[in-house]
Amino acid sequence: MSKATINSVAKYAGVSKKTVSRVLNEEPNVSTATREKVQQAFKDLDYRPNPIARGLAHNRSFIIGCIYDNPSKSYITRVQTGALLACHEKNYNLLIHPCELRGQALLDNIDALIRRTRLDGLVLTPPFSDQKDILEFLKSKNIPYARVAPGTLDDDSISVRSNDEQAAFEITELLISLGHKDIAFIKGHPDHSSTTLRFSGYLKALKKNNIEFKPELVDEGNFSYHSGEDSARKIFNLSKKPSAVFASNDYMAAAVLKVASQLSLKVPEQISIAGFDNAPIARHIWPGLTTIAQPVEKMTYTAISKLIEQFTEQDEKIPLHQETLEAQLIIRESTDKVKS
Amino acid sequence: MSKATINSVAKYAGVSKKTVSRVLNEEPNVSTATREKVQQAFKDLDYRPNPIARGLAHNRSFIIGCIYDNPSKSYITRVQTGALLACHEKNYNLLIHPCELRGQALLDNIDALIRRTRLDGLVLTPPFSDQKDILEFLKSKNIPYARVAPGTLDDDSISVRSNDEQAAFEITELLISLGHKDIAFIKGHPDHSSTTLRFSGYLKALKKNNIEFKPELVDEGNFSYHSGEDSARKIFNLSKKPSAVFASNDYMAAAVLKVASQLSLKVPEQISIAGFDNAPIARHIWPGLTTIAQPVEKMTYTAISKLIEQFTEQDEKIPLHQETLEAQLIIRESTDKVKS
DNA sequence: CTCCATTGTGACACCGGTGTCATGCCCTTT
DNA sequence: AAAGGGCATGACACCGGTGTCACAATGGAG
Repeated sequence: MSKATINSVAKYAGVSKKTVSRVLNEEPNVSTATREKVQQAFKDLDYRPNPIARGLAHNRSFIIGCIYDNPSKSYITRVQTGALLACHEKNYNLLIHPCELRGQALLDNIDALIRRTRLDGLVLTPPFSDQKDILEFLKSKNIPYARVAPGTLDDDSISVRSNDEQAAFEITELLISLGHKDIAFIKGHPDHSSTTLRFSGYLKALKKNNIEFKPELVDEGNFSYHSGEDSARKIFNLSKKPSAVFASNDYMAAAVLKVASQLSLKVPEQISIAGFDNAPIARHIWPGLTTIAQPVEKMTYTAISKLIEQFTEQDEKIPLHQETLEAQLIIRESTDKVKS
Repeated sequence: MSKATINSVAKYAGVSKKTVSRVLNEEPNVSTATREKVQQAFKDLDYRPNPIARGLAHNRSFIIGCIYDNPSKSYITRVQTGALLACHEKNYNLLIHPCELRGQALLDNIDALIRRTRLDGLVLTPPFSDQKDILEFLKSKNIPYARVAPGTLDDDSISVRSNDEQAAFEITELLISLGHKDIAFIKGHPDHSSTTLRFSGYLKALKKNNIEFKPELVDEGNFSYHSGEDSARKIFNLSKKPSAVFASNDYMAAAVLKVASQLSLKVPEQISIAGFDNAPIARHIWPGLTTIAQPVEKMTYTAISKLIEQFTEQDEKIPLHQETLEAQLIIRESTDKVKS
């Protein structure tokens, strides 16, 4: 029955509701005696301000929206975990918005979301972080936004990412250091900037180690398990099989592992396999996948924290709102020295 | 710049704001001419009502909360999918609330959620659907709620479930029909009612087919992959190994598969394995897992739809707010006839 | 002792909708 | 013709907070 309103508190404390409001918002110019009286009333009446009324007065909703379209449930969950943490810290609510659309339909859909909820800000996760039409649309509607894991920092918006290219470089170098020279690569979905970045890291590692790049060892996937199966079959059908496969994410890597075991290719004895993302499946299959762990929760947490801070403080000190966090190489059983 | 408010619409259409409100809410007693005039104004001004103001006037938030604590990311995502669908249809927003607490801390946490957001209703998913203290707490605070997949229908609240016991019965009978007699069972987390139900289905199938129940073939897991590994090692260490293992969910079943392959036990030639839930991992490992698919999205969708309908219509017709949906047996490669 | 700046406080309008009630009108009914 | 009922509409208060401004009390400077 928490029916306490600002009026009942004011009456109880014997002050005006404006004064109660001042105490609530920790405004200056309230005498200590009055403040304590009001705070006692808060406790006695078990009062909590009504966020809806506050929202109406401020023309704010205290809602942050999070847009995603990602086949990986674990990625989504991690994004949500970080997002919720940041929102709760700042007394905001999080609205999740999975969304498979593209193009104008996508913009209309986001528009509807904004108008329906009057959200205060939006977090974009891949692949939306890189879609220019969305960024421009949000700017035109004057909706603050932050980007998680964008491919480029060409924008002056809040952006938090990890270094996919560097991580892909490292994992490729790991394979090279194990003696692998014929390393197949399975690309991700072309909409995702990480697809380009990871491929680029792979290429740089080959180049640095003077290993010839063989286009036939590269196949295009789309991050789905199914696409990984297709690519694996193609790759294992080559007359000269590679000794290692680096897939752009763990689902595809898991599919490679499955196809390998269907073909009775032993992993890692005959084939080394590496993935990316450190999805749960990476340690739920046997052998466990060597992969890259990204700080997904932390990226999202940071992005939202910065976003909320940005429209809370009107000081235009504008620190550079862009940050790159460390990813981590995780070595499991799916990679080993080349045998020959 | 959608700045249109009900006042600007009223001015534009040359009527009072109350009349605009009437058109908005499709109330009777508005002349056709007036209605059309106002609707034209809506279009011309690109007007959308402000849900926050509406919420304040109604003392409603148009927010549904969803509480869960489930290790399975895919289950959570499916719950969210169904929940969002229902909420959007009814113009509500969904607030997700993952929550690992128990006991009083949990109640305090839920209380804080309710007060912070003023949500209109709550959906409970396992294991919270069965926690009496939560149900009583919500009743005492007069918060409407719906339960997804509760173990018992002892409550008069909205409840939507699928028949876990029946499904476990069917999958056990499948194994029996393949000639298995020594069927190990791995239980789930004791907090979840499905743990009891699935075990009970297993027992009933044994009994019906006159197969002796052997307690040493049952081990207690907790739905996690890790617990499945432990149980599998125990089971495969028995002097008389079973010919089949039925794990209470797919993560544990996948772990059984991993341990089997570490021990060079061929699946399904030497060991048949069955899971439950049809999680993505069930088809991402090799061989694919025979399992049970539950209509998780539909259960959640139905629960929320009923919940919102309940507090929308004040007619006290009270249809029975409880529903049981069908689960489906999915046969993949991990189960086969017993060889001996 | 005045003057003025600062501090503490409350009255009041406002955010954008909804509920209540009064009013004026038209059409029956007797 | 008078009375009564239903329909269409608007004035106004209200939901629970916040912003603006006025004003009294206080205190330090001249």
